[in-house]
Amino acid sequence: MSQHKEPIHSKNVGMHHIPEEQKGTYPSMGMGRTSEDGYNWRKYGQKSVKGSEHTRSYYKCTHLDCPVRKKVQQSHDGQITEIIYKGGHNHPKPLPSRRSALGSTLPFNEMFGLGEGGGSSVRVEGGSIWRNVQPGSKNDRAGSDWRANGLERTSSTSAVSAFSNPSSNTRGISMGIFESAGTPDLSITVASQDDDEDGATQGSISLGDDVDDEGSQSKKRKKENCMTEKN
DNA sequence: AGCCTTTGACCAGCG
DNA sequence: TCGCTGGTCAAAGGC
Repeated sequence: MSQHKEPIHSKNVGMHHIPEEQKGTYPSMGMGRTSEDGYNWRKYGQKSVKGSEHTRSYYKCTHLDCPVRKKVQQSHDGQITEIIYKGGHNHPKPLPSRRSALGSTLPFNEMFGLGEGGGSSVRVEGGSIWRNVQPGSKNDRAGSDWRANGLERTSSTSAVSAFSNPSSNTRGISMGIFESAGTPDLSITVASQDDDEDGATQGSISLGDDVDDEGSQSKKRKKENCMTEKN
Protein backbone atom coordinates (compact mmCIF):
# COMPACT_ATOMS: atom_id res chain seq x y z
CA MET A 1 0.00 0.00 0.00
CA SER A 2 1.28 3.29 0.83
CA GLN A 3 2.43 2.55 4.28
CA HIS A 4 5.91 3.60 3.65
CA LYS A 5 5.58 5.55 0.52
CA GLU A 6 7.44 8.71 0.19
CA PRO A 7 7.31 10.78 3.27
CA ILE A 8 7.16 13.72 1.06
CA HIS A 9 3.89 12.65 -0.26
CA SER A 10 2.39 11.96 3.02
CA LYS A 11 2.36 15.51 4.01
CA ASN A 12 0.40 16.53 1.05
CA VAL A 13 -2.04 19.06 2.28
CA GLY A 14 0.15 20.19 5.04
CA MET A 15 2.63 21.73 2.75
CA HIS A 16 5.82 22.56 4.47
CA HIS A 17 4.60 23.63 7.82
CA ILE A 18 3.15 20.55 9.24
CA PRO A 19 2.55 20.60 12.92
CA GLU A 20 3.72 17.56 14.73
CA GLU A 21 0.19 16.82 15.53
CA GLN A 22 -0.62 16.64 11.95
CA LYS A 23 2.28 14.48 11.26
CA GLY A 24 1.11 12.19 13.89
CA THR A 25 -2.28 12.30 12.49
CA TYR A 26 -0.93 11.12 9.25
CA PRO A 27 0.88 8.06 10.39
CA SER A 28 2.45 7.04 7.22
CA MET A 29 -0.16 6.77 4.67
CA GLY A 30 1.07 7.83 1.34
CA MET A 31 -1.76 10.11 0.80
CA GLY A 32 -4.27 8.90 3.21
CA ARG A 33 -7.53 7.46 2.30
CA THR A 34 -9.07 9.46 4.98
CA SER A 35 -7.30 12.66 4.94
CA GLU A 36 -8.34 16.20 5.47
CA ASP A 37 -12.02 15.79 5.67
CA GLY A 38 -12.05 12.58 7.56
CA TYR A 39 -13.72 10.61 4.87
CA ASN A 40 -12.47 7.52 3.23
CA TRP A 41 -11.08 8.08 -0.19
CA ARG A 42 -10.01 5.60 -2.74
CA LYS A 43 -7.67 6.62 -5.43
CA TYR A 44 -8.93 5.64 -8.80
CA GLY A 45 -6.64 7.43 -11.10
CA GLN A 46 -3.68 9.61 -11.50
CA LYS A 47 -2.52 11.74 -14.32
CA SER A 48 0.16 14.15 -15.13
CA VAL A 49 -1.14 17.43 -16.26
CA LYS A 50 0.30 20.62 -17.46
CA GLY A 51 3.35 19.12 -18.97
CA SER A 52 3.96 16.88 -16.05
CA GLU A 53 4.52 19.82 -13.86
CA HIS A 54 1.72 18.67 -11.70
CA THR A 55 0.30 15.34 -10.92
CA ARG A 56 -3.37 15.06 -10.47
CA SER A 57 -4.78 12.28 -8.41
CA TYR A 58 -8.39 11.30 -8.48
CA TYR A 59 -10.11 10.04 -5.40
CA LYS A 60 -13.54 8.72 -4.80
CA CYS A 61 -15.33 8.56 -1.54
CA THR A 62 -15.48 4.93 -0.62
CA HIS A 63 -18.90 5.26 0.83
CA LEU A 64 -21.50 3.24 -0.93
CA ASP A 65 -23.72 5.89 -2.26
CA CYS A 66 -21.42 8.74 -1.96
CA PRO A 67 -20.75 10.29 -5.36
CA VAL A 68 -18.15 12.64 -4.06
CA ARG A 69 -14.91 12.79 -5.92
CA LYS A 70 -11.79 14.60 -5.10
CA LYS A 71 -9.03 15.79 -7.30
CA VAL A 72 -5.73 16.47 -5.71
CA GLN A 73 -3.21 18.28 -7.74
CA GLN A 74 0.28 18.28 -6.44
CA SER A 75 3.59 19.44 -7.68
CA HIS A 76 6.68 17.35 -7.99
CA ASP A 77 7.62 18.38 -4.55
CA GLY A 78 4.70 16.49 -3.34
CA GLN A 79 3.02 19.66 -2.32
CA ILE A 80 -0.62 19.88 -2.85
CA THR A 81 -1.29 22.82 -5.03
CA GLU A 82 -4.94 22.32 -5.37
CA ILE A 83 -7.69 20.19 -4.04
CA ILE A 84 -10.97 20.07 -5.77
CA TYR A 85 -14.01 18.46 -4.33
CA LYS A 86 -16.87 17.50 -6.48
CA GLY A 87 -20.20 16.99 -4.98
CA GLY A 88 -21.18 16.65 -1.41
CA HIS A 89 -21.20 13.76 0.96
CA ASN A 90 -24.55 12.31 1.65
CA HIS A 91 -23.42 10.38 4.62
CA PRO A 92 -21.80 11.06 7.94
CA LYS A 93 -18.12 10.79 8.41
CA PRO A 94 -16.83 7.31 8.91
CA LEU A 95 -15.80 6.44 12.36
CA PRO A 96 -12.13 6.80 13.07
CA SER A 97 -12.11 3.30 14.29
CA ARG A 98 -12.88 1.85 10.96
CA ARG A 99 -9.65 2.12 9.18
CA SER A 100 -8.03 5.39 9.34
CA ALA A 101 -10.34 8.22 9.72
CA LEU A 102 -7.70 10.30 11.27
CA GLY A 103 -7.99 13.51 9.48
CA SER A 104 -11.39 14.03 10.87
CA THR A 105 -10.00 15.94 13.73
CA LEU A 106 -7.66 18.02 11.80
CA PRO A 107 -8.13 21.69 11.95
CA PHE A 108 -9.47 22.81 8.76
CA ASN A 109 -7.05 25.57 8.25
CA GLU A 110 -4.19 23.32 9.03
CA MET A 111 -5.16 20.48 6.92
CA PHE A 112 -5.00 22.63 3.96
CA GLY A 113 -2.18 24.70 5.10
CA LEU A 114 -4.42 27.62 5.34
CA GLY A 115 -3.08 28.61 8.65
CA GLU A 116 0.33 28.94 7.28
CA GLY A 117 -0.64 30.39 4.06
CA GLY A 118 0.98 27.62 2.23
CA GLY A 119 -0.46 28.39 -1.07
CA SER A 120 -2.62 25.47 -1.81
CA SER A 121 -6.09 26.15 -2.87
CA VAL A 122 -9.06 24.10 -2.18
CA ARG A 123 -12.26 24.30 -3.95
CA VAL A 124 -15.39 22.41 -3.93
CA GLU A 125 -17.26 22.02 -7.07
CA GLY A 126 -20.71 20.85 -7.43
CA GLY A 127 -21.88 22.45 -4.32
CA SER A 128 -19.62 24.64 -2.42
CA ILE A 129 -16.31 26.11 -3.07
CA TRP A 130 -13.87 27.60 -0.80
CA ARG A 131 -10.29 28.42 -0.77
CA ASN A 132 -7.78 30.40 1.04
CA VAL A 133 -6.71 33.63 -0.41
CA GLN A 134 -3.06 34.12 -0.09
CA PRO A 135 -2.09 37.56 -1.18
CA GLY A 136 1.22 37.62 -2.82
CA SER A 137 1.21 33.98 -3.45
CA LYS A 138 1.07 32.31 -6.74
CA ASN A 139 -2.38 31.26 -5.92
CA ASP A 140 -3.51 34.75 -6.22
CA ARG A 141 -4.14 34.14 -9.79
CA ALA A 142 -5.62 30.82 -9.10
CA GLY A 143 -8.01 32.62 -6.91
CA SER A 144 -9.58 34.44 -9.71
CA ASP A 145 -9.58 31.35 -11.67
CA TRP A 146 -11.22 29.43 -9.01
CA ARG A 147 -13.88 31.93 -8.64
CA ALA A 148 -14.51 32.10 -12.27
CA ASN A 149 -14.74 28.42 -12.45
CA GLY A 150 -17.05 28.16 -9.60
CA LEU A 151 -19.38 30.69 -10.99
CA GLU A 152 -19.06 29.32 -14.35
CA ARG A 153 -20.12 25.86 -13.62
CA THR A 154 -22.63 26.82 -11.07
CA SER A 155 -24.53 29.74 -12.18
CA SER A 156 -27.06 29.50 -9.53
CA THR A 157 -27.84 31.65 -6.65
CA SER A 158 -24.74 33.07 -5.31
CA ALA A 159 -25.18 32.97 -1.66
CA VAL A 160 -21.67 33.99 -1.19
CA SER A 161 -22.29 37.22 0.49
CA ALA A 162 -25.24 35.98 2.38
CA PHE A 163 -23.21 33.15 3.54
CA SER A 164 -20.10 34.11 5.30
CA ASN A 165 -19.17 37.67 5.48
CA PRO A 166 -16.00 37.96 3.56
CA SER A 167 -14.98 40.70 5.81
CA SER A 168 -14.95 38.59 8.86
CA ASN A 169 -13.29 35.60 7.53
CA THR A 170 -10.69 34.72 10.03
CA ARG A 171 -7.81 33.94 7.84
CA GLY A 172 -8.94 35.43 4.68
CA ILE A 173 -10.91 32.44 3.80
CA SER A 174 -13.39 33.32 1.24
CA MET A 175 -15.96 30.92 0.34
CA GLY A 176 -18.95 30.71 -1.74
CA ILE A 177 -21.68 28.26 -1.83
CA PHE A 178 -23.52 27.30 -4.86
CA GLU A 179 -26.22 24.97 -5.56
CA SER A 180 -25.62 22.42 -8.12
CA ALA A 181 -27.38 19.55 -9.56
CA GLY A 182 -26.24 16.30 -8.21
CA THR A 183 -25.39 17.73 -4.91
CA PRO A 184 -28.56 17.76 -3.00
CA ASP A 185 -27.10 17.91 0.41
CA LEU A 186 -24.38 20.18 0.82
CA SER A 187 -23.41 22.27 3.58
CA ILE A 188 -20.36 24.21 4.12
CA THR A 189 -19.44 25.67 7.36
CA VAL A 190 -16.85 28.14 8.22
CA ALA A 191 -16.22 28.64 11.81
CA SER A 192 -14.63 31.98 11.75
CA GLN A 193 -13.73 32.06 15.36
CA ASP A 194 -16.76 33.26 17.03
CA ASP A 195 -18.59 30.35 15.79
CA ASP A 196 -19.72 27.50 17.88
CA GLU A 197 -17.93 24.57 19.29
CA ASP A 198 -15.91 24.23 16.24
CA GLY A 199 -13.46 25.94 18.39
CA ALA A 200 -11.46 22.82 18.27
CA THR A 201 -11.12 23.40 14.64
CA GLN A 202 -11.25 26.94 13.73
CA GLY A 203 -12.32 26.11 10.33
CA SER A 204 -14.31 23.15 9.38
CA ILE A 205 -15.99 22.27 6.24
CA SER A 206 -18.81 19.97 5.88
CA LEU A 207 -19.90 18.78 2.58
CA GLY A 208 -23.20 17.29 2.59
CA ASP A 209 -24.69 16.51 5.84
CA ASP A 210 -21.77 14.86 7.13
CA VAL A 211 -20.50 16.56 10.13
CA ASP A 212 -20.30 14.08 12.87
CA ASP A 213 -20.81 16.42 15.69
CA GLU A 214 -24.42 16.83 16.16
CA GLY A 215 -24.25 19.76 18.41
CA SER A 216 -22.56 22.03 16.06
CA GLN A 217 -24.46 20.56 13.28
CA SER A 218 -27.65 21.86 14.69
CA LYS A 219 -26.41 25.33 14.54
CA LYS A 220 -24.82 24.85 11.27
CA ARG A 221 -27.89 23.35 9.94
CA LYS A 222 -29.74 26.48 10.60
CA LYS A 223 -27.33 28.29 8.46
CA GLU A 224 -27.38 25.72 5.87
CA ASN A 225 -31.06 25.76 5.69
CA CYS A 226 -30.91 29.40 5.14
CA MET A 227 -28.73 29.14 2.19
CA THR A 228 -28.87 25.69 0.87
CA GLU A 229 -32.47 25.50 0.99
CA LYS A 230 -32.59 22.27 -0.73
CA ASN A 231 -35.75 21.24 0.93
C1' DA B 1 -9.73 -11.74 2.98
C1' DG B 2 -10.43 -7.25 1.98
C1' DC B 3 -9.21 -2.83 0.50
C1' DC B 4 -6.21 0.37 -1.59
C1' DT B 5 -2.60 1.92 -4.81
C1' DT B 6 -0.64 1.92 -9.24
C1' DT B 7 -0.59 1.98 -14.29
C1' DG B 8 -2.31 1.72 -18.84
C1' DA B 9 -5.95 2.21 -21.95
C1' DC B 10 -10.19 4.15 -23.50
C1' DC B 11 -13.62 7.70 -24.04
C1' DA B 12 -15.44 12.35 -24.20
C1' DG B 13 -15.13 17.18 -24.82
C1' DC B 14 -12.92 21.19 -26.70
C1' DG B 15 -9.85 24.00 -29.61
C1' DT C 1 -11.61 16.51 -38.90
C1' DC C 2 -7.53 15.90 -36.12
C1' DG C 3 -5.07 16.39 -32.02
C1' DC C 4 -4.75 17.20 -27.13
C1' DT C 5 -6.15 17.16 -22.39
C1' DG C 6 -8.84 15.63 -18.85
C1' DG C 7 -11.40 12.08 -16.54
C1' DT C 8 -12.74 7.39 -15.57
C1' DC C 9 -12.49 2.34 -15.74
C1' DA C 10 -10.38 -1.95 -15.18
C1' DA C 11 -6.73 -5.29 -13.99
C1' DA C 12 -2.81 -6.57 -11.24
C1' DG C 13 -0.11 -6.25 -7.25
C1' DG C 14 0.78 -5.26 -2.46
C1' DC C 15 -0.10 -4.51 2.39
